[in-house]
Amino acid sequence: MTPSEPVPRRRMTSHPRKPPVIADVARLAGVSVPTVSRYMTGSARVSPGKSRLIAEAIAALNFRPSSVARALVSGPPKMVAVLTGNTSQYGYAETIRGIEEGARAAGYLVTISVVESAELPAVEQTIQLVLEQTVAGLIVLTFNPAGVAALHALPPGIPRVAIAGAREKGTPQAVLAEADAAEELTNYLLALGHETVHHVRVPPSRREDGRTLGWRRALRAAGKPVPPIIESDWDPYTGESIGRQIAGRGDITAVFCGNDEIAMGVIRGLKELGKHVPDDISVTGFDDHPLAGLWTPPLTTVRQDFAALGRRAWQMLQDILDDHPGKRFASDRPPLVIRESAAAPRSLRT
Amino acid sequence: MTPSEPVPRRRMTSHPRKPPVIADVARLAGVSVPTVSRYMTGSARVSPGKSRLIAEAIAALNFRPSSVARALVSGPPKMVAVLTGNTSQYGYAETIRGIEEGARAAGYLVTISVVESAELPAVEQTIQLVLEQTVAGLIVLTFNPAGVAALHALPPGIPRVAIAGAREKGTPQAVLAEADAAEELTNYLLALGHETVHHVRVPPSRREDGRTLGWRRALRAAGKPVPPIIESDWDPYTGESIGRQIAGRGDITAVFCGNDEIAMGVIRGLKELGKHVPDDISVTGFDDHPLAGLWTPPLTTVRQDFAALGRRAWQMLQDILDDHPGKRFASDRPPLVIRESAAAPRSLRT
DNA sequence: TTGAAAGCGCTAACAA
DNA sequence: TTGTTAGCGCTTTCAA
Repeated sequence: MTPSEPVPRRRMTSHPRKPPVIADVARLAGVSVPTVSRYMTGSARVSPGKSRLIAEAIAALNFRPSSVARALVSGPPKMVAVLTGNTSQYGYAETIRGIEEGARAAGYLVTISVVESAELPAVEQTIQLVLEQTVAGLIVLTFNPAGVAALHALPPGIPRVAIAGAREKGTPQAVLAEADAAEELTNYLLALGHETVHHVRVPPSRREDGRTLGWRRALRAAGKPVPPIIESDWDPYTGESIGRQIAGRGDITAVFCGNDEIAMGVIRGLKELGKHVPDDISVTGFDDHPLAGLWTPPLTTVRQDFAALGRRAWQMLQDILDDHPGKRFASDRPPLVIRESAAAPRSLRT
Repeated sequence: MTPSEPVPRRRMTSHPRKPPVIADVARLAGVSVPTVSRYMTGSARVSPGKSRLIAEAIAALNFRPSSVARALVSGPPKMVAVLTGNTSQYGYAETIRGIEEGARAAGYLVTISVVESAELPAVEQTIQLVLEQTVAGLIVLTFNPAGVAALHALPPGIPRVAIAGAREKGTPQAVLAEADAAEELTNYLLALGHETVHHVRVPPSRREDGRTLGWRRALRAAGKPVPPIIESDWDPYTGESIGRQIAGRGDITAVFCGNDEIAMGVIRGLKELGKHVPDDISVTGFDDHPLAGLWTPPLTTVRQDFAALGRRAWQMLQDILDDHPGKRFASDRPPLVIRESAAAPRSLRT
């Protein structure tokens, strides 16, 4: 605040509402401060008479003990922070839900901080904000570049767990084995008879995501050509326009999309230009979005259990906080979910 | 961790490795505690020589000041809590994103706590957990009964804002004018020529939600019959089975669903039994889900800007925290979004 | 069972 | 510019 600014004045009349402190209660109840403390915490017996007086005083003043002061005496607050990119996307929201669930069960509170971009000033500002509060530990979602940047910008010494697609050495992490799942999905498409599989990829968290990796691996292993990657962002409408482009290309018979929402967009775009899925072209997603099974046609995809991933990460962090050794790496294998958006190519059908 | 990495020391020391405190830094740097404090906060100049020594000591000890102790001296921590039901649903996630965005811009951190059910023990436990931390204020999402219960169970004296469908007296709140929007949507359907409009409702936060209210109001005003409500939960698959039921009923020509995801399910169920939307039956949603425009057919719905709602609520809370008076009630009118899932009834078409 | 006294880790007020 | 002295609001010895 600069000196020239008019000082917002707290009206003397209506706002002398300084919250009551324990001493006020003690005074009103006619006992000592420690006695009130003992009453509040139940750490020692307090005589019934004084208990009643204290209870009345507390009620009269509407007293609530300051958790800050309390924390100063009795250890750090039970709070963990989650550093994340965008939160409203399905995978993020589910992961955070899992973390929160686990943490709450253990009596920890979760604080969420969004890292808007991978630019260093933004990242550092957010981290600073978080570390100003006392958090017992951090869980960083490195699904996107901003998250990765945040993980790297974190000062040493604070317990942390990364939730990631890609392996991040030096940091305990919980991951979903995307690459293996993507490989399996690609192989499934190949087994259906497709000559190759095209890949629409969503923005990777680093140079290459597991999904893309697994796709390429499967193609290479099968000796199939690896077509150029079609780039997309996170917006389903981008998928739609990609679908319209693809509709004009007779050479594409199978498309593996980086996530379900993009796959839905692609199918929609294809449909708009008269292409039928899966008769004309097979399209698969990734994630098993809640609407994937209700799409037309229902999406063949890979089920990523983000909530379980979040719980898993919490578990790892808790182990670290409790000074249990524990594993430093946990990986779950997402299963293939076969529905109706993929089939044999037209050339092989009767 | 790979074997080549340096083994973390202190293996021998018993595990409660106590974090360094400011006194440790002062001792190591050979200065007094307040000097270190001044260096850290920049509240007064510190000579270059000592600055260097202090910086070195801080680095050597990997010291980070305790925000708890700091808070005790200099006011409550910049943290607000969000109490919410399920978080992974679209509306919730978006709302929280809006809150977080506003709060972060103001230098506040947001902590999320999920209230699992409206049962008192669960509600109180969560509230207790939150209040044990020191939060400057609370934002409660009362979209569902659990949220409403949480709001009511909150002890007095803590700054709070409710985000709600329904009006909640005594608490400042930010709402979306659902009832008006639902009324407009119903009128739109009626204007298309439908004899009446059926309503599939999602679980209301209290006795009746704005959506249901507006629907009924429109029907009454138009002198149309008010058909019995069809109850649904939040699961899109429930919508699907409702759609299949509806397919068998010739009397239904227009359906107003409580949200987009249910509408998508209903359309899917209808389609499975050979009914065409909107030729055979009109179906509308509510929310304008990110996939609403890509559904087949694209959904006619109402756009609820949840992120803006969240930002608005934050704004109100901030005003309260800053002791600005400000409005105690903010309502936004969600606009109708006309796409293709509603049309004139078959009887009126050529 | 109770109260007096001593901190928890930090910052603010006051001298030097 | 620096150190000394007081607290912030609470819990925890330690006597009584």
